[in-house]
Formats: sequence, structure tokens, C-alpha cells
Amino acid sequence: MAKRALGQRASRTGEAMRLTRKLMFAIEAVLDIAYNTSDRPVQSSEIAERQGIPRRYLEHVLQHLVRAEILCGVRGPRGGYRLARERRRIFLGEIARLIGELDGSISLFEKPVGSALGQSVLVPIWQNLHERALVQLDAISIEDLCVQAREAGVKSAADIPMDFAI
Amino acid sequence: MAKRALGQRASRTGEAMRLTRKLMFAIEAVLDIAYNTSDRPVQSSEIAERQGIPRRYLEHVLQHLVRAEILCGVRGPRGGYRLARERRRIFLGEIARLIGELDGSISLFEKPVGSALGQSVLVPIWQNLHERALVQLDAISIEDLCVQAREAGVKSAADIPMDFAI
DNA sequence: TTTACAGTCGATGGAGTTTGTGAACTAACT
DNA sequence: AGTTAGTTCACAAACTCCATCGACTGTAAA
Repeated sequence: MAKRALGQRASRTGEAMRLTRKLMFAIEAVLDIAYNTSDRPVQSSEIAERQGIPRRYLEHVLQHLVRAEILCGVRGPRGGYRLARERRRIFLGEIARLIGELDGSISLFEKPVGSALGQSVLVPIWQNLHERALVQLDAISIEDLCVQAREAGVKSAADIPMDFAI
Repeated sequence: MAKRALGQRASRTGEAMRLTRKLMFAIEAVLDIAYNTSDRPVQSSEIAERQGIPRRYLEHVLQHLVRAEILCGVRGPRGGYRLARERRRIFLGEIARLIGELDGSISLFEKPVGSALGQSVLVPIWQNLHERALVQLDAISIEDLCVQAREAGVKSAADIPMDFAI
């Protein structure tokens, strides 16, 4: 009965999440850095090649991660990227929220939903779906992924002596 | 230029789901039809106006729903759309899978994921996320939504005498 | 035959993605 | 110290795909 303003955004707690390509790139990049960092930082070109991500676009994503203080960038020769915190203190949910809020911030369930039907019935369902996904991602840390990767036998550049640099 | 050769599709689970605008339109439309059907079928223009969905695009979506035998279309004057089954036998998961498989069938987690890291660690996470969402949607029928809408006090065109036709 | 719809094809626009060019910064080398 | 080279950062143009719109065709009732 209570008529709500149409333009009401889903901007409540600032929770935004979009299952887009950019998000996957972001998570892949952070994981790659965490898994392959040795003594010197990991360069964007390495990540791009290892993960098969377009270089230029990857740099975009990395810069967002730097601003969000998930990574820190080191300029100059032998520069690259490092994690800004310990691996066990970076969670996928944080990355998802970050990427979601970047451009648009419309969240995973992006829909004006103008009708009363949608407002009263569908919006709650989408919010629920959305929140559950975020909860699931909030429970996974980069450390967890590194452990899984090691158990799966994925090779890490950190295990290889530097002399083999191509 | 199709450089699709790069990544093979993640299409082998057969389950595809995309949290896109089209999916919301589809669910909104089916719900609208279920909720507002009286003796004569519901016309696409009615749905479009009530739900605030662009007419032309809505018809596109409706046609897919007809082919999937979720709706049935009635042509000619006083035509429109009806549900092809009882409301309690139509589930949101079915609609989600349909829309997902339509164009691209790339599913919610669409990513080549070329590296060993991605393959062994990220793909399972995305699949899990995806399956949980589908399970959640599979548990909701159109009937459920109609009940919720009625409890929320949403008016139905089926309750209103036909004389008020504009 | 006319009319009011559902169905189909093609054109347009915008968001997200990809790529290009150049700046700012810093380590290493002369 | 000054210069050079290898990076990250910043801005912007080009490309791609989906949502949107428009015009035309098919069908069935009046």
C-alpha cells in the first residue's frame, strides 16, 4: 500500500556485485599475484600471459584494486604488484563488491522493477539471491584458494629459481 | 572476427543461467500473466504497461517462453498469452535456465579461464555459486509468487470487472 | 474484408570490453 | 648527478554485444 519512490536505488549498504568478466579477471589477478609472488613483485604482463587476460584491460582492473588497497603497485624497473595485506585477510566478497561498485554500481540484480508485483515479490527474491552469493564469496579468502591450488598441484613461479627467467 | 577458438565453452553442465535483465523481464511477465489472467488471455501491451517493460523487447521474451511451452500465445483479436501449465508447476529455475540457454548459453560464470589456477580453483567456485542460485530458484513456483503478491495486497486485473477496459 | 493481435526481420543505441598513446615514476647505468 | 629504460598510471578511441525500437508479415476473429 505504501507507495515507494520509484528511483530508489539498491544503494543501501553499498552492496553491489556483478558477475561480469571484470570480476573474474580481478579475482584471477589477485590470486595469481598471491600464488606467484616471490621476492620481487609480479608484473602485469606476467599475469596477463599466465591467465590469458588482455594486458591493457588487466591494467585497468589492477589499478582499481590498487586504489581499493587490495594490491599495491611498485613502479619502475623490476616493479609490479604485491598484495596490500596478508592472503588470509583478502576475501572474494570484497573484490566482488569493489568491481560491482565501480561503474554503474547497479548490482547483480539490476532492474527498475516498476510495478507493484515486482516491488513486492521479485525484489526480495533477487536481494536474497544476491546476498547469499556475497555471503558465499565472503567466506573464501585468497589464502584458501592458494591452499587449494597447491593441493591440486598447480605450479607456482615462486617455487622456481629466478635463473630460469626467460 | 571470431577468436572464440581461444576458450572452450563451459557448456557441458547443460545448466545455464544469467542474471540479466531479460531473465527479470521473463519472470515478471509470467508472473503478471498468472496474476492477471481472467477469462481472456493477457496481451503483451498490458504486461508491458503494468510492468514497465519495453513492448517490443517484451514480445521477444514472450516468444521464447511460448517456444519453451511455459506460455501459449493466442493470436487474433482478443488474443494474448496464457500459462501453458498450472501456476504451481512453473518454477523460476526453469525460466532461468531457458533464458540462460537462449543466446550464448554461456551461463552465469562465463570465462575461458585459461590457466591452471583458474581451472582448478575458480571454476569450481563459480559452478557452486551458480548451482546454489539455481537450487534456490527451483524451489520457487509462480504459484508461490502469486500467493505472496496477494498477501502483500497487490491488485489483480482479474478481480476487476471487464467493463473498465480502456 | 477489415481489424487486432502475435510472430519475424532488420536497424539503432549504449554499456562493457578491448586496444592505443602518452604521461609519471623509479631503479639501474653511465 | 644526469640519463636511460622499464614499469605503473591515466586518458581516450575503437570494437562488441545486448537491449531497444521500428516496420513488415501472418493469423484469426468480427
